[in-house]
Amino acid sequence: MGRSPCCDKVGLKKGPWTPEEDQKLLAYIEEHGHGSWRALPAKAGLQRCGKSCRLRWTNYLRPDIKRGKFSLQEEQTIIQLHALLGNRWSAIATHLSKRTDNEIKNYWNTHLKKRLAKMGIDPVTHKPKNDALLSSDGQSKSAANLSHMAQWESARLEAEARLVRESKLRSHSYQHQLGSTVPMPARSLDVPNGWPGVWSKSTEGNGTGVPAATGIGSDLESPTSTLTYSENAPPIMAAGVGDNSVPMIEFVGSTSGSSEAGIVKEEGEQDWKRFKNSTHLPEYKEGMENSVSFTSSLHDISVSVEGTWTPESLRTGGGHVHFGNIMGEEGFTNLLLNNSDDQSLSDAGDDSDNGGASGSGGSHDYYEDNKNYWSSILNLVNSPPSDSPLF
DNA sequence: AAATGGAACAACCGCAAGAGA
DNA sequence: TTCTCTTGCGGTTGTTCCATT
Repeated sequence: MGRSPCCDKVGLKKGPWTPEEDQKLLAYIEEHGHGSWRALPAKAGLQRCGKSCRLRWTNYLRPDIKRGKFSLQEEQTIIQLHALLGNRWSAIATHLSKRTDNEIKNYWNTHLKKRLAKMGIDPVTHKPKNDALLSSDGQSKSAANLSHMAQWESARLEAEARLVRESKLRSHSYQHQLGSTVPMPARSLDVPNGWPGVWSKSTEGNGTGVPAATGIGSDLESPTSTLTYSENAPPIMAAGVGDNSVPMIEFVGSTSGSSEAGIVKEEGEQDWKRFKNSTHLPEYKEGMENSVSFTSSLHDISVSVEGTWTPESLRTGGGHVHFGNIMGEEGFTNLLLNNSDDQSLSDAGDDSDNGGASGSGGSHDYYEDNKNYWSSILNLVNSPPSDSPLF
C-alpha cells in the first residue's frame, strides 16, 4: 500500500484556485470526464497535482453541490447523525444531499461544535458535560441502553453507506466496461438533479452512447452484496471477539430488484413507507436474548445481533421503541437548537416542559431528553435521506 | 481610517484501503 | 503474494473576510 507522491513535485501550484483554473478543470471534465486524476492536470493544462484537482472538483466545482447557509433541518440532521456516527463525515454526507463531507465537517467545526460546547453539551458524546454526576443512578444506564441501540443503528447506517459506496464503485466499473472515462454519478450524491448538463454533454461528446444521467443514473444497478460487517468496536459495544457480551453485527445485504434497477427508487420509497409503518425494534423474547434478527426489505438486509440484549435495552419508557412516528415529538436536538443563542435558528417549539437541555437540569429531564434525543435520531436514520436517490 | 482578533471556509496533508498488474 | 497506483477520508492548516476596538 504505497502512497502516491502527489503534491510534492516541484513546479506544481498550490493554494487557492483561480477562476481560470476552475474554468480549465470544468471544461476538461465536461468534455472528457475526469478519468485518471493523476493524468488530468497535464491533459487539462493545469499546474496542479491530480489530488488537488480532484478535491477542487468534488468539494467545489461539481454541479450537484448545494452551497450557502445550512438550513435548520440540515443542522438537525448533522447533529443527530454525528451523535450516531461521530466524525464519519462521508457517511453523514450521504444523508445530506448536495452537501460535501468537507463542507459538513467545516460547518460542524466552526458552528455546531462550538454551539454544543457553549451549551454544556460534549460535542463528542452529545451528552451534558456533567454526565458523570448521573453515573451512579439509573439514568446513565438508560442512556447507555439507548446508546446501545444507537450503536446498533449506527452499524446499520454505516452498512447503508457502504452499499452506496459499492454502488458508486460498480457504476465506475460499468463505465470502464463501456470504455468511457466519464465519471458515473453516484446515487449517494444525488447527482441526477445536478448532473444532466455535464453528463449529457460528456456522453454526447465522447460518443460512447452511454445514456445521459437521467437515464443511467436512475438505472444504476443497485448494490447486490453480501457483506459481513464487523463494527470496529465502538465504546459501548467494544469487546473482544468471542466474548459473549460482544454484540456481533452481521449484515447480509442484497438489493431487491437489482436487475431492474430502474424501479429501485420507487420500490425503495414504498419499502421505506412500509418499513416505517411496521418497524419496531425487535421484540424481546425469552430465550433470544443473545440473538436478534432484523430485516430491512429495502435492501434485504438481514441483521443478526448477538449480544447482551436485555428487556431494558429494548425499551424506553413503558413500551418498545418505535422508530417511526416520532418526528412530531420535540427532540433533544430541537432543545439544543432552540436553546442556542443563534438567532438564525428556529425558535419554534416549546421546550419548557423539558426544562431545556443545557445539561444542568434534573435527572428526570435528562432521562426524558435522552429518550427524545435518541428517538429522534432513530427516527431520522429510519427515514429516507431527503432527496437521496438511494431511496 | 487603521490595526487586530476571531470566524469562516477552502485547500492541503497524510493515512488507509481497494484494485489491478 | 507482493507491490504500485488510485481514491477516499478525516484532521489540520492557511487564507480571506468581517466585526470590533
